[in-house]
Amino acid sequence: MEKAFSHHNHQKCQTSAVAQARSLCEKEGVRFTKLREHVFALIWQSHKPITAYQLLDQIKDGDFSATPPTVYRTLDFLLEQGLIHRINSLNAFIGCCQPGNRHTGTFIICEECEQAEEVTNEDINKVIKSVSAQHHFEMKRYVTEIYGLCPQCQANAAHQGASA
Amino acid sequence: MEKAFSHHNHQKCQTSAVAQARSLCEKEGVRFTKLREHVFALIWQSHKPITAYQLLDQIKDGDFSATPPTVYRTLDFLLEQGLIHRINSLNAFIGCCQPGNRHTGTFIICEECEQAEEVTNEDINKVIKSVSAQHHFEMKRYVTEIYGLCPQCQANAAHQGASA
DNA sequence: AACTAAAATGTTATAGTATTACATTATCTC
DNA sequence: GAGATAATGTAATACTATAACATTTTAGTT
Repeated sequence: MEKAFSHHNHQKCQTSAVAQARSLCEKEGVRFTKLREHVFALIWQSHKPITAYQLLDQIKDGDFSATPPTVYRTLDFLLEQGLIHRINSLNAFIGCCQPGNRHTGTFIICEECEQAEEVTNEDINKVIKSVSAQHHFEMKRYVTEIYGLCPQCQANAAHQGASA
Repeated sequence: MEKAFSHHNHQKCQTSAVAQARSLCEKEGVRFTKLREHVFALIWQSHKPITAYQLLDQIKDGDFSATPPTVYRTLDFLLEQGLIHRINSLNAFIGCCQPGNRHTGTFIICEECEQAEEVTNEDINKVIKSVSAQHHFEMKRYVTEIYGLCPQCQANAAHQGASA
């Protein structure tokens, strides 16, 4: 699959994410049921984090029973398997770009188009570990959420400003 | 005021936080009303982030009308003035240790005692900025929440393990 | 195929977090 | 004190998440 802020064929991006998730679940010996696959595919319909209740509305359109526990249970499973992440500041969920490689997350989130991209950077890890050590704090996990404007929205804003 | 994970006289810590907030509000020309002061003091009653509804329950014990808008409006004011922070992963609020110096936050949060401490570190800023730049992302603000064990709780756990 | 244990899903109710909209009161400026 | 603005009061509702228990599906065994 591809990164949010790079042009790509999203149909293929989504399909490949689903295929990879299926394969990882097989490897782990856990079930990638119809419901789980459906929810996972819905999450991957775009690179915009989606809330549990938005998912719920979409599930209702399909063949599945749809109440909050349905979706929260499925989200819990996907989170446990490291297939998705939760963006705390948005109460929303997004597909993981490096599943199978359990990690703690850093996200860049565009305030304009609302898309989010997971970034991997060893320097962030190092700094967080170093800061924790300085405070004699035993770090277990962390999350970093970076807000701002993605390249496309910066360009749009500039164009907007120029033409206005 | 003092840091969460350092032994200190918390009564003094709270009092000085309130005094500093009052002085900053005067400087900004905004009103530090009875209600705002009361809520701010409640937030500073400990270094444990507190939720809006926990505050609400405590406000009810006092002289103020107490409904959700009361507390959320007050929290919004305190957030805008940079006097408190919101910990997204906890839906909870905590006093700011460097008010007046508008900044974006990094927190270390103990999973055991649930206290949180705001940390200031220029390296984190640098790395976040650098990562944003690498992705051609225009960073506006960020938040980092680090989970783990504070020094005291590490010591308690070790002692627990030894005696068990 | 039938049996069983475990996992997954269905269903109802409720808890916890936050906002909207409008009324009233307090404060500031003139 | 009148008028404008800011702050607070009040009622209703929207959004997010979990608990508890019933039923169905699946995988492994007989």
